[in-house]
Amino acid sequence: MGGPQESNEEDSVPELPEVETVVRQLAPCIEGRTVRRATLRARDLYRSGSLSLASVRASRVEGVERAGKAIVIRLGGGLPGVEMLVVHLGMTGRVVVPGATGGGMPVMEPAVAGSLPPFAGVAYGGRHRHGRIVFVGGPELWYVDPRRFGYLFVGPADGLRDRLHIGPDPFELTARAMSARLRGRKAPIKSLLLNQRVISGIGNIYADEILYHAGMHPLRSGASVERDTGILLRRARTVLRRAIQHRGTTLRDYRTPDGRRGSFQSCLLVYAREGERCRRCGARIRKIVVAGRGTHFCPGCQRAPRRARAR
DNA sequence: AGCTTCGCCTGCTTGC
DNA sequence: TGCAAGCAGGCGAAGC
Repeated sequence: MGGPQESNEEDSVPELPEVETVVRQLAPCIEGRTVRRATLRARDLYRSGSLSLASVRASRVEGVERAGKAIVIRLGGGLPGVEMLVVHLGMTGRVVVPGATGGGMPVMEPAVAGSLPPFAGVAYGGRHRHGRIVFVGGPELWYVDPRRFGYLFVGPADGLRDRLHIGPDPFELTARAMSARLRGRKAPIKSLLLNQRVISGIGNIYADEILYHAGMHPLRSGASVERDTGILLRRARTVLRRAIQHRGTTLRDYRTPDGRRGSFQSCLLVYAREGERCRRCGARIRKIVVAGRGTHFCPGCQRAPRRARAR
């Protein structure tokens, strides 16, 4: 095999850094605003147990936060039980604030929204614009999701994270707490990093990057890295923090709400680099399948567990 | 209970 | 050129 492979780049999916970027841009746009009306076209985009999106009418946005990979919009002053609107972007979901002004952030005129590079091959609006929230005297918020892997949830704040299966993220965990979560687990560490109930916010791209920086082979069992949780957690935070500073990763189509590209792709050391040389040791980056997900690692820097060493 | 596999859904890429 | 199959991926459900 000569030279780097032209791999079929996936679009980057919204993980913790991308969602954090969205939250930071969205907050100044809608905080303090009151919802005039809200509609969701596709019923199947509701997470089970959700109230109708229309029920957020007359609620005021009290804050915009992130829980794992989910956007959490805290609401008040509306109907009883309407305390949270949660937007999970799945893999191709986006929030768009067309024509927003003030607050500084997502300034995207409708014309701009229409002319942005298509997302997963699809322009904004049209049949993929499933949700729409109109604020009193303020902007609109669109929910666009071509592949419909995302979800919305409207309901009470109580027990929200349990209900949505969102565990603590790497910034919320202590090394001790994370050790406890890995204890006795036989699943590969890669699978556990992707398991949002175990640790939230990490998806396929950052899982591979974090394991590379931690020098851990993706097939090592959770139990076997339990002692090295300190390193794993520190590396996770470093990678995620840097990615947030870069406004996330844009491999192809991902854009922040104000239409900019992320730039962390230039920092990726294993993901989407199959067949290329490791920048640290020169070995060729390999790609295997773990837990059904494409998994990239450096065979030089991430030594295989004994059981998997044969390959 | 823990772990793996499947299927959802759509658009792009690959292969015939 | 056109069409079908394959693939990607978060995550819940089903299966082991």
